[in-house]
Amino acid sequence: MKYDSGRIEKKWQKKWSEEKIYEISDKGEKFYHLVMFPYPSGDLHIGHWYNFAPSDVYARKKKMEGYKVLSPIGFDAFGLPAENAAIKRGIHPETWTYENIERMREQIVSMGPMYDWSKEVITCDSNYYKWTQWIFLELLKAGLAYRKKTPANFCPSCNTVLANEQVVEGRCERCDSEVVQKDIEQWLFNIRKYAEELLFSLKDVDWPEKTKLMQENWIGKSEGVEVEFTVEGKPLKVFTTRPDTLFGATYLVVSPEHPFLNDIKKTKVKNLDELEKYVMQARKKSERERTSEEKDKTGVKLEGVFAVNPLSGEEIPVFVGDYVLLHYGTGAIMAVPAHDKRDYSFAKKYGLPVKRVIRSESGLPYEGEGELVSSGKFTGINSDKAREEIIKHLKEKAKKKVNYRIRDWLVSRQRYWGAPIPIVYCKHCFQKEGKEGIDYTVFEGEEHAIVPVEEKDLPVALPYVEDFTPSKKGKSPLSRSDEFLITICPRCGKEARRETDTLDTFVCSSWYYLRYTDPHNDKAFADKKKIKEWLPVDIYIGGAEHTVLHLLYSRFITKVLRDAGHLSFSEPFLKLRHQGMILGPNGQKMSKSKGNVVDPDKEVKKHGADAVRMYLCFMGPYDQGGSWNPRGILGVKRFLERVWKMKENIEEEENEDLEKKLHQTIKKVTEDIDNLRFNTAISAMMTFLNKVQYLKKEQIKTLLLLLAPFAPHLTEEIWEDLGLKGSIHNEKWPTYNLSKTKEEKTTLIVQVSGKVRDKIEINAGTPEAKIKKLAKESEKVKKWIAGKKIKKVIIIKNKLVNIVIE
RNA sequence: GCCCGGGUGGUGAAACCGGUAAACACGCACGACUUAAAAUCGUGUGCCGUAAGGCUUGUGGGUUCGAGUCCCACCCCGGGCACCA
Repeated sequence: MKYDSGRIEKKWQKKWSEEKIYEISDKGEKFYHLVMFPYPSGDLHIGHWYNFAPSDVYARKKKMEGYKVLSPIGFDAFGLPAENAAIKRGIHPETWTYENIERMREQIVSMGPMYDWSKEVITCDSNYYKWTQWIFLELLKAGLAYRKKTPANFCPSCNTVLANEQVVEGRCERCDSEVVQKDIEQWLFNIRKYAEELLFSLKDVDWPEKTKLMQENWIGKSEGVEVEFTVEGKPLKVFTTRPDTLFGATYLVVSPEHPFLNDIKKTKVKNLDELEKYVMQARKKSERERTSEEKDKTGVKLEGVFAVNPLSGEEIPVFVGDYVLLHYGTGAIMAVPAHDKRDYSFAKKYGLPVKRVIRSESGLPYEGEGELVSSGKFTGINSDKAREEIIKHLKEKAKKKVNYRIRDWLVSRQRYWGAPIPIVYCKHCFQKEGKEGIDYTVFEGEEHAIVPVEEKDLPVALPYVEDFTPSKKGKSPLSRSDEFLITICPRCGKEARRETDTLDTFVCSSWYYLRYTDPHNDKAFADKKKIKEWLPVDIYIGGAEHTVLHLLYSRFITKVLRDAGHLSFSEPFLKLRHQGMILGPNGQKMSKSKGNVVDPDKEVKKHGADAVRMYLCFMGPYDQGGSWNPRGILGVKRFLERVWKMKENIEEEENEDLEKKLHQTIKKVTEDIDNLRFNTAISAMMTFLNKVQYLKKEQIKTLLLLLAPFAPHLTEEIWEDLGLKGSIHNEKWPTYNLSKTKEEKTTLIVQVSGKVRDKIEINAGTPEAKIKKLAKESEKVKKWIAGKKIKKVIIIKNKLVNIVIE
């Protein structure tokens, strides 16, 4: 019979689901295998396949090896794109989302993965976001969630604020619009408090070095010193990592928003008008504009104002410049133009003195370290030592300080399709309690007490509203629903207002891996025993684009929940691996406008899911991705056809050589899957089959077992055809006998002065003297060494001999 | 600018610890089967050369008996960060 992938795949998908063969067993060591859950964007695309199919191979092998494997799937269902798409199509985000989920579920099933659907999680289900809200309240309790009026990144197209991590080169991550700064009352999570731990516990996880490095850079730790200058009799602190260059400080620069300006402006500054104008201009500019003028720094000198260098006693001028950022360090710097290229370019522009204080051969600016010059009593000392001595000398005017680049996580979104923030604002409580002893905020222009919704009243349900379009003013659509907005204060029982912003979807996705262990629990986000049974995640597979978003947030939330006593581990994902990106056949990123999109449904129809799965595995290194070659899939398809035909080529004849090859193949496939080297695992099986005319039934069985994770449908069908009992996917992974993988004969490479001149078949373990003799006796070699003096002979056992001649 | 990856046949790629460069596959060529085509199977396939042989892993240099692999400099491609003091 012909190999009919369509018929076979439907048959087994149905059967597997009916017989629940992927239900998690209670035997064996636990293995939590996780893939990044998809966003229900419409149809499953080839990128999803590339995430799910090869990782499913990995999970299946683990299961066959006797682990009890949790391999769940779900949907990251809240978020801006659902709304944007719904608005475009004129349907409700909820309808759009659930319709997509239904379709994508079918498409996922068509891949033949071993997901246990009873564990499915959908973040926009109220039984899920109830716990997202609960986690918010946990953060609030721990003092890690706070409301603040702060300049925030606002996307004028999405009409909402965004987290720092969601702004890419000054543009909205989603829609690419230029982000503007806007002062709005916002909810933030204090991720900075965990900056140090987020940094140092990276050493405990097995992640790609690049990913760790990106997180490190994002957190951006820098150890330095706050040095106190005196400006017109008042202290002004600057942050520097190079106190050893203090003698080279020729001016100070403060950021335009620095509060110190308010004090000094009116009394001392002579060019007040110029200053005011500059500050106004700087405020108007977006961060993007300010940072894009990198090459051309601007500033205004505070005429009549001088700062005193605490170390040298020198009087130096003070500038306002927008290249100094308020939110980093102290918002003020000492400028050392000789040893900092930014200060150097500023100094050149404004004709300020440049004073070298570190000796070096190279020109200025010189940013390296070295021996101090022109630095008073510190002259002649080396940078590292000088730093310590200067700090000591300055006493309380210099304090060591660690700064982090990372900013707190802004979680409010002025959009409809998200989990409501479980907070109530109460005017009455504020009037009664006043500003002391109570958290209060400005809401709708008036002061209110901040009252958390009580746990028993969760979830705060997202109301079904007809008008969910975002407002241009950056106000949540929920504020238009009186039914939602007006509520009862949990504290005083009088009328109050609900928070109308929703939570960033990254809050939802920062804990879903916990929920998978116990998705239907309505007493807790997950049962403690279940969490202990499964977590942390043993391997997490997904794209690299989430490095500073989802992966960082998840680590943070894990640590918060640990400190609140809910978890007993510190890192959620012990091992992380990224899949690469699949490009269109033309080598470019797939996009509808370029017409190079590969539709997996069509490929499945044409070649079968098993072939598509395998081709994705075979294309190249998993973390590298590559362009889809429409002909490339034919290679694996031909291989599957040949496997299909093998069941007619059974012969029970001993073949020791073949048995050896088989054991080598088992070893190779086993090790390669472990290392996610799916491409070479497949080529090993191909190599094996290429050498084979007939197989014994036992050998076919072994081959099928090796192939089962890759081609679950085909192997199951042949398994049945061979009259074997049960599902192949409940069978044990084949083991190899190490002694059977060893060859008795090997090829000895004979080199003369490093060039290959002959190849000789020898027995493994041939002694060196014999090898030497064989090599010299070779006719081909004789030709090259005749009449030459042999300098030396190098022998690598079982492999190579190199006769070095003059 | 800084920090990471990566440059190997016509193409995707392979190569453990420095030891046969190009496994496996696509494509191509030829052959078998066929009235023919497709499919399938077989053979060949880095480059130059009839051959002997020579050359070949981005470029140039170095270490070594031996380098795709290690070291130095440079070029190109991809990704991240980008006034973070």
